[in-house]
Amino acid sequence: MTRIKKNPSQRVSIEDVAKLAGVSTATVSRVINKIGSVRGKNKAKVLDAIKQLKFEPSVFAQRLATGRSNVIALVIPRYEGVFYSFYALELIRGVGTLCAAFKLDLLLSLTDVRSSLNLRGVDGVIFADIIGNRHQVEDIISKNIPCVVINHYIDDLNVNCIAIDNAGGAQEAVNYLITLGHKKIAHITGDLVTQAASFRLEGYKRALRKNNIKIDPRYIFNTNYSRGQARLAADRLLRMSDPPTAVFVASDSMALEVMAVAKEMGKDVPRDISIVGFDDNPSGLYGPVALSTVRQPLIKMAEDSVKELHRLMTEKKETQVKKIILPTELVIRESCRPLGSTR
Amino acid sequence: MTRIKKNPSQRVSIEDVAKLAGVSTATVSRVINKIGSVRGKNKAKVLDAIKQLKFEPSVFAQRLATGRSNVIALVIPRYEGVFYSFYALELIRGVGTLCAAFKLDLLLSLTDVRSSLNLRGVDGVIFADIIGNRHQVEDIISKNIPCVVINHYIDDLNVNCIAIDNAGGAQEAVNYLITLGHKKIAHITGDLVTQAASFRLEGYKRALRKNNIKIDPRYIFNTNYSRGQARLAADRLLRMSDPPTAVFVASDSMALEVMAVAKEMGKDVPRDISIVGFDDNPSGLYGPVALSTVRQPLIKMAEDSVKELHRLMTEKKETQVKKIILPTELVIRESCRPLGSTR
DNA sequence: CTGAAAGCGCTAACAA
DNA sequence: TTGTTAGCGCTTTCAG
Repeated sequence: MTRIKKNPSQRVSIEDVAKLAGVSTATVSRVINKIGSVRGKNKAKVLDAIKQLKFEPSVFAQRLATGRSNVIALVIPRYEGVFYSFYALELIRGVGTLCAAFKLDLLLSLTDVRSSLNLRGVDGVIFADIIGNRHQVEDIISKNIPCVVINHYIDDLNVNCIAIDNAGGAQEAVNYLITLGHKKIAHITGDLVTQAASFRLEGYKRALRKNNIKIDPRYIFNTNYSRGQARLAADRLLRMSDPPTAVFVASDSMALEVMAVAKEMGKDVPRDISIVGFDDNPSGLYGPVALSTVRQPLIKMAEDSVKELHRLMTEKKETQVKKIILPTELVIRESCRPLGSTR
Repeated sequence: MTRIKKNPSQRVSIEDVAKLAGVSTATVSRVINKIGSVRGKNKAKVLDAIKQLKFEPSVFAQRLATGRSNVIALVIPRYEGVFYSFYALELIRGVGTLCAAFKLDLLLSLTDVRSSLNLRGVDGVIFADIIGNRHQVEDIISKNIPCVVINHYIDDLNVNCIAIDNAGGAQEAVNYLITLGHKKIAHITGDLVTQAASFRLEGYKRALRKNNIKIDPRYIFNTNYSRGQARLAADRLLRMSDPPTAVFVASDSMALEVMAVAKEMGKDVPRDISIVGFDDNPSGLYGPVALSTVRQPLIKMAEDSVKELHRLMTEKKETQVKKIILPTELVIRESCRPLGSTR
């Protein structure tokens, strides 16, 4: 049974190149991959043939033959508001930039938490956040595919992770408020299903505790990071009979919403209430008053994750798993005032 | 020469499954791909074997054998400020969501304009914006790879495109300003290398022309979409001896910067100057005064592009190329006032 | 330094 | 309905 070429797309193959250059496919392969040594003359002929034929090696054939793909996946769990979160784009930006630098292809997976994601054929994966999709990570680990988890500190899994010091950052923010003389400090949380949000809550509590301020549950408002829920929380908070004098909000975009609500109710920031956000979202600069916030090194985290993954993918030797926590930085602007002063 | 399996990763292959199930690889392939007919009994045995062996077909082998990959690429040219542009994430969101729905893998390519992008092995591509990378589009077209261009209207290339009515939107915005009685209307452009920016400028001019208002070049400020340049422009604009009473800004984030500068200079918006932006970026809601703007259907554009691409990839018959322009919508909020009134 | 040829794992045409 | 087997296009070992 003889078969005609299946592929009618006139794809030029390595064989065509070899023929035109008058060498074997092996030699062509060598010059393509810059492996082994090829006589200058032959090399030139091959290069020439490649150019003439506009040859481009088939990635599939390469991948099938080598078992390597040079593709990494960035898995971002989809949850309400992740797309309004500033955070996602920063991550994509950081990861995307370094992928280009390392000549890695980037597969973007905006997964549903429960979906069993399709990561077949990927050489490595970066998990951004683990919310309910821990099984995906375990799956990848069990398959021995290099991976690194970012924005989530995992202790009980043998995996590299790079996280942000959310608890520390939150604590510093609240400490700052306390230093200004505030005692009645509220907290609007993010979605506590994310580690970032729950650690920020933890940092908030820790700061209070260390300063012997009682934690008042009425001052803690849970949200899902959305502006809508922030608005609700702000509304309730500002109408309390014994309202807080300051509030630490788990994201800048929510903090801006709080500011907006305050304004609508005729309250002044920071005179009537001091606000600290989290993210260092540029939008924070353009409100009626510049937002004080906690800056987190998102880009660095993203970039480091690619570097680390790349190392994992190229270095053969098993290295100790690294758990890294990146520090945050308090950015003081205009949204807080010392209690008792008139600013 | 006998060779041991190269792949030490104990990959289980279709052959292993066939053996365990007591059928041929062809039959296994049939049940995997739900193609042809397989006796119920055999099907069950195969499914069982697959489960037992935890078999996952190699995408590379599949792709090599079929010539299809089910991967599409989203190409976003990298230019200053694209990442602060609100626009990029919206696109990624829209495209990402629909890719999941269509079970397509999404390759994200944040390309340098001059780089010859690596799109080998991709079944289709969506180009977001064409700025200097027109050759990439031509390249893909010449290879007969389905593609659609979004956010850029191309007339002279036989390619589907979905764009936004930037000129129309701009014109409507400026018309609105004129309706309010403004005559001295400035424009802060985006990066004119992008079609969006240049068409917005065009719309601005057209509105003026149609209303017999002279176009004053001193009132047109070119920027690259960045906040920094917006600031510079705003500063010059507001200090003019004969300052405009209104300004149409090519993006909301720049409009917010203009607002900020005005405020710093002790000017009030909209009392001293009216501002209209473009994008309907949520941030526009949280300034000292809510920003009037032009809403563009980014998500729809992104989603439609995937639908269209998918159609191109699946339907065999050549269809007429479609050129679509999506309408914008003027969103009136609080940043403009009728001239002569006191708001 | 070079070439022959055996895979890589799967699909699909063809025969049965 | 099922099995056989020739590719898909490349890499890589081994012999020369």
